[in-house]
Amino acid sequence: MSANTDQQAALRIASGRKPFVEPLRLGERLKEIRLANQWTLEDVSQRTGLARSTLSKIENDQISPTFTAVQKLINGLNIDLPQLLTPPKVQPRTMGRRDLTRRGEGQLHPTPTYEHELLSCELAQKRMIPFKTIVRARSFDEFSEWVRHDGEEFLMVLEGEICLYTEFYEPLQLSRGDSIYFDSDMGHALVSLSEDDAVVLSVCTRGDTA
Amino acid sequence: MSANTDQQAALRIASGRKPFVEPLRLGERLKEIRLANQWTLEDVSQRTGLARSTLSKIENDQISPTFTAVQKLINGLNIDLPQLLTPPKVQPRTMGRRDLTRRGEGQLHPTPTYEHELLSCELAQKRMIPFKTIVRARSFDEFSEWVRHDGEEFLMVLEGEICLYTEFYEPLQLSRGDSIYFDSDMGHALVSLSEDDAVVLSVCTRGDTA
DNA sequence: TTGACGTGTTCACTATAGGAAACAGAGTTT
DNA sequence: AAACTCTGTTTCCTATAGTGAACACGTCAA
Repeated sequence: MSANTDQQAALRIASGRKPFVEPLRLGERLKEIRLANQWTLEDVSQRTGLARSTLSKIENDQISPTFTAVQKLINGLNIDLPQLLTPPKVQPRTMGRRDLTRRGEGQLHPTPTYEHELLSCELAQKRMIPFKTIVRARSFDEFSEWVRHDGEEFLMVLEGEICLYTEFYEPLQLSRGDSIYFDSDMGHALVSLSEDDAVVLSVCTRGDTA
Repeated sequence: MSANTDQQAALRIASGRKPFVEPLRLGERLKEIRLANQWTLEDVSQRTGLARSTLSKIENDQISPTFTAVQKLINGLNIDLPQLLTPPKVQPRTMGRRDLTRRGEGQLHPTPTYEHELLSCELAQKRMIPFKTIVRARSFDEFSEWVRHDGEEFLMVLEGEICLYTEFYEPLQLSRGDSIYFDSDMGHALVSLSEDDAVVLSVCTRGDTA
């Protein structure tokens, strides 16, 4: 028991407790919106129902507003959340971001059936989520439920051989180099057929329509 | 308080927003996302750094999470806010389309520098465009101009070794298994370094958002 | 059966967000 | 000049979000 709690504590310390908080300056953004509309703190207070002092603290990043407070802001100021979260500066096109991931250097996310390696996790705002997966499962029974998530998924077999089970189709056998594109809200599950664990590369779309 | 209240009102009406208030059961939504990924509260706790108990209360709408907490959720679960705020209401999607491409069965598009093989071209309406490319070019000089297109691109080297030239960065050498994610409106070009032509898998986002 | 897990929930306590009121400036008016 | 009015800030105090531990409930293995 103690060994386990130690392990859990170690994990928590290792994973959580990020030394830095996201630099998303929404206080700055709020102030920008307020001044752009020539509103005073009192105006905003009456519109949102939040105290003047609270608004001041939010603008100066002295407190982190509750989600209900954020909702009051959204409703009261007639803005929507993406607008509030848009970085204070206009986003120039051609940002030219990039995120390199050397072989095996991705972020690991093991599960009983899959062993995921997230591939470009430095970049926060991206439209696709690429990851490499080692398929540990050998039988469909190992899945308690369909895997499903919003959006679409592209998948290519890098090594080994797999069987792709889907909700609406017959199981499909895929060999190295074969690829498939499908709606990922359709239930799906992968199983290794080869002796060694199969490896697949997946790219999922991220939910958009802000 | 000024004489331009009319103007303000006019602006507000012009930019006119929805009169409806969003119930925004984000607890429900969080639980949905968690279960869809087959995560336990402990998993989410380790990913986000939030306590198991806190997550439980958020899911059951017993507390309204702080904005920093929401950010931890976003970062830890690799989702973005719209996705978290999407009402858990009906998902009429579940079209369950799919498009299989066996190895070497893609649609060929040869150019002097690249030899593209489009991978899932049966499906018309899709958010990503996957293709396999044989890199014939051996020198940056063979490109008359930067390659650039709207959106983002993910790329993994399947065989051989390449050099990725980009508009804003130093050339980057990539070996088999290495991958990179970048804004594709930044000029880019690939060159084979290995004796045999290198082969890469690319996935591009498609332009607009519905 | 027992005990050792692992799940989600609830409890008691600490940390912190939110609100009323006091504060400190900058203009205006007298 | 003082007195008034509006601005944004700071100071308490309370309400509540966040945490760790204990809990209740399952599953699994001996």
